[in-house]
Amino acid sequence: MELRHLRYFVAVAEEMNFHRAAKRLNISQPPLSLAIKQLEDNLETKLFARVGRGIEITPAGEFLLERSHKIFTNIEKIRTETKRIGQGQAGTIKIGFISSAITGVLQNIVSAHRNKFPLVSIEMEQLVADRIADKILKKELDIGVVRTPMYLPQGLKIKQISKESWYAAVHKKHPYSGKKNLSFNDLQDQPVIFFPRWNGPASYDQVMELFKKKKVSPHIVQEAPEQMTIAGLVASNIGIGIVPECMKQIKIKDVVHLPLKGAEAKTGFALIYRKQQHLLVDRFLQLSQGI
Amino acid sequence: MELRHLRYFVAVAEEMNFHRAAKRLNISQPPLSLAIKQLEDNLETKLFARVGRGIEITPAGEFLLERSHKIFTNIEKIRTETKRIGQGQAGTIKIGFISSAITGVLQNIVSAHRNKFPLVSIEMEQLVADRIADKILKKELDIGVVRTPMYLPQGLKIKQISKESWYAAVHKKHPYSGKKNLSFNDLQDQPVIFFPRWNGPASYDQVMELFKKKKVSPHIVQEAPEQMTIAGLVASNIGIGIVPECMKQIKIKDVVHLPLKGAEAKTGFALIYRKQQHLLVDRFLQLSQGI
DNA sequence: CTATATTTATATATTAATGATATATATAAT
DNA sequence: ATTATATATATCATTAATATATAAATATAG
Repeated sequence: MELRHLRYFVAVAEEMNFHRAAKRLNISQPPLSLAIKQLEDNLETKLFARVGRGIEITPAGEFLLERSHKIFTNIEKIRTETKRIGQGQAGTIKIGFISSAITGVLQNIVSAHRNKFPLVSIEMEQLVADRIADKILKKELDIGVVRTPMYLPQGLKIKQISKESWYAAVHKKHPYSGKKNLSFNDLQDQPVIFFPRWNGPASYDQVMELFKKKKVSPHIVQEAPEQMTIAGLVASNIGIGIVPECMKQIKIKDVVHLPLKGAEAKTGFALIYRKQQHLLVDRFLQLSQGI
Repeated sequence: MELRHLRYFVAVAEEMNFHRAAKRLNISQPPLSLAIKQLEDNLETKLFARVGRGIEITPAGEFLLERSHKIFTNIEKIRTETKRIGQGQAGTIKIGFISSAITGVLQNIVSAHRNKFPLVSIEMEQLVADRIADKILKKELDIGVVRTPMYLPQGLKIKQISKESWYAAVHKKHPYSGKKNLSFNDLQDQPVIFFPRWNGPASYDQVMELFKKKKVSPHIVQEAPEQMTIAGLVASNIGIGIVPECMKQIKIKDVVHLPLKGAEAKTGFALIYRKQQHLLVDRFLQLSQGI
């Protein structure tokens, strides 16, 4: 059975006359009779009762007519939607992001995109950093929102979307809490809270390099992968957290954020993506440049 | 675009390899490449990216694949359902009935049928008697439930399903209300309520003939097409109603039903239907015989 | 009751589409 | 560079679809 058979059947059922249907289909009547016969043989069911010199539609035919209409409208929808997706007018962009990215530029880019391309749906998923690149390479994600610096895996490209500085998060009752800012030297012999290296090796190494440059060896008392956990530990006065600037925005009781001298604009967020991209993602990246 | 194109497309998308897909489809690879190209041209969209010595599915292709699966399962469902209807295993029977038919055998037949052929749906519609035969001839209905006797229109057949007698409905305070039964002679000079002739010419004529035979000329004070209206008029002590036996079952305040001597088993219900019938209706009629 | 018009079915020829074979082209892997 | 693997193209064969002519069936008209 082919759509041709259904197209012909619909024409006959609507005209209730083989000749007129053939005319409408721009074919002659014999092949139409044949096609209907083929369809009837295929379905093992008579669709028309040949009564006298005319035809009557059977209940099975009536059912098939109704469903055929639905099939054709459905196929037409699929055709236009497939075209749309092919032309990048519609489709889905899958984004993976680290938890700290929910604050800041990501929201702006996504809402700007949704505004400009409402037919494109954006699926967002929060993941730990090392899973993101992995999923992008597996094509389970299109775009990742990660913290820079990062060691870029083979096959991925990166686009910086924001810059920020490293801050120290100190408890309100800590002697440093009144200061305007802190230097790395101030952290000597202080209990430090930082994220574990696996959670962002390049960023980790960067901060450690800054310590080394100032000849300070940090005393890391606690590692926590989530920025919110670090904030919580600082609030419990476990130590001084080293956190990205954006954490300032999140007000936590008894936690004060102080700039770290010498760590200005060292980190930030970036989008990572495969080199080979489809229109949809290209356009998302392009739009993200303007935000 | 034909289903063939989608079938081929699905095979390629599932195998992600033209050779294997061709093998699965029992064709050679070149016509498969051609068919996919035709589909892509038709949709003005690339469905596969020919990358290196392999292929990758595009987002548009991914969308089309998912929808194609749905189309094929949908078509398969339609095929089996069409077959079923053609073989009389499923479908719809449209029944038109007069209001008084809701009491009695109709319910039994319909529920017995629903029990035996659950895939067959029965649509019921209440109509005034003269519309029923009309709609059956127009094929807007398959079966009519009517009161007998009736003048059968050309092209219809009839099957009696129940017999009953004519009764007199009298007000409780009427002098006759204590009697066991009434004769037509008792109705001489009494105000009579009956349905109008157009509402059932044959039944009307039958009752009038019974009056004539007893040399009684009825004094019809009121005509009402609905049996329930007649019952209401009797309850208001407007006159004596001549009603079918089944009205006994409907208890109305102050209304007493008395058998009419000489009108035994003169009326009842019958099914009417077109001479040419499909299996479904034939089977319904057959089943109605056993109830 | 025959003749005619109307409609679907069948027979045969023609045309178009589908498919097969051979081969080109491209590109990863060795 | 060579080979193996994969898709694309060219050409021819086959099959399917369509057109023309005509038959068969049956309402309708005269």
